[in-house]
Amino acid sequence: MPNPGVPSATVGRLVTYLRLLTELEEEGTRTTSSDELATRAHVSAFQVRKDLAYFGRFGTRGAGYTVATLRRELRRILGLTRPWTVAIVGMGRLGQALADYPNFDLYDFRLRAAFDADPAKAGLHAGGLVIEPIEALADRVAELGVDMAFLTVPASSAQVAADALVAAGVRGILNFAPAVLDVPETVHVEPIDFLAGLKRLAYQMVRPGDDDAAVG
Amino acid sequence: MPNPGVPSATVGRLVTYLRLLTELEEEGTRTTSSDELATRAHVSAFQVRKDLAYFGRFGTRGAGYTVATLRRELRRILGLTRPWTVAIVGMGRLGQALADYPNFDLYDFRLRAAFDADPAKAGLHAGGLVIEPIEALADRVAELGVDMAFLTVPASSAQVAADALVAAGVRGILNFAPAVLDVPETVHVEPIDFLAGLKRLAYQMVRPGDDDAAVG
DNA sequence: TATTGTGAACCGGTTCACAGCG
DNA sequence: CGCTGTGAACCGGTTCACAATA
Repeated sequence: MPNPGVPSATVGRLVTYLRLLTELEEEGTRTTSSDELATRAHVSAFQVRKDLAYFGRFGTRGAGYTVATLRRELRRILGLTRPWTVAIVGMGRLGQALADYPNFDLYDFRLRAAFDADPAKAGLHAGGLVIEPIEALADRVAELGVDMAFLTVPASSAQVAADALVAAGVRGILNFAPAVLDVPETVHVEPIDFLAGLKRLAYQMVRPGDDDAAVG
Repeated sequence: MPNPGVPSATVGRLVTYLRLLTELEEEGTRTTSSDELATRAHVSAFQVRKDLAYFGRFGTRGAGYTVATLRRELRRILGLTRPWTVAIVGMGRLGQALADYPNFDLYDFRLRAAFDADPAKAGLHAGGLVIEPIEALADRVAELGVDMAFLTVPASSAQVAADALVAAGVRGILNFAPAVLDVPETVHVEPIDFLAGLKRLAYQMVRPGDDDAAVG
């Protein structure tokens, strides 16, 4: 019966732990420990245990964690045991690359629609989808029960597109556009901004003195 | 003469402020304020001023900031006034999409080489580049003076590719692979993991109670 | 004995109130 | 008078030491 106030950094790390557990399972490993997960995730074992403690007790003292069990629990915690219906808005190069991406089913993300504002693109195929005109968005989102959208339009139209998605009832946006979106509190946005990442990287390379102390 | 211990969240926000200033400049706005930047970035005005204070004094009391000046200062702080030579490793769909991306020059990121482990891809064109075999990486990185790399290989080969880049002298990696890289402290990594973002989004949608209190 | 689970201490980032100045 | 710049208070996340227990 969880539990408010989970740090968002914790959520990010849980996603990492889940991936590591999947890898361990593929390697045939049956059990693991906070120490092993910590090493692979580049965090401390304290941190791993504290992160898990927000949600319950999943290990056995003296023995560690069962890989399959912990993996199942993390999937449940992260909301990855139910299907999510997804649409793409903006079928430029990035939108098309995402439509072609093969591994969404891995956690039951179901790509069901793709929209573009350019009428010339309507009717073209991308991945297994037919691109639809942006005018169809409201009706189709409602009809398909779209839960979340990949927003891959230019920054200049990101807010307009986000408004349309919100009005249509979408509750989550993975925002690839370099723009801060204004949405109601009931709608969740996760930014994926590689240009911003590139600039953060440039900063780190120009200021080696921040963040970490040098060693030996 | 700055200054250690700048929070990494501050660096991320500086990148946002820079983008907003660029937009303001394009709109023809001459001056702005911590208030205006804060509103557009969805943070508090305190936060804007504190972030800037890590690096100096850029405004005029009573009047605010000159857009052009503050923009120039942020570019300098973020290391965006010098050219960066960039290579792509992994010419799958994502690598090709990045090679085609037109706007790197905007801040003088110069895409100069593209590598792929698949010999069948060597010699193919992508963007303005000819794809080279991965065996050429060490020599070409040294020859071109590559500063940073976009790592767009599958997760299973990410660490091997990172090792090769580090050995070749690359000092920064924009890591698109879903993997935690193990690199020396002198090498900087910035992760861009959209699958992780997707899972964080799923979590938020399943737990509306965390992070923010509901209103109205 | 080994490793988890957790309350408390610590630290760092954010918030704030107000001093400083144009 | 208005808005910036900043030292201090506050708060929340991380670190830690240790109690719990298989």
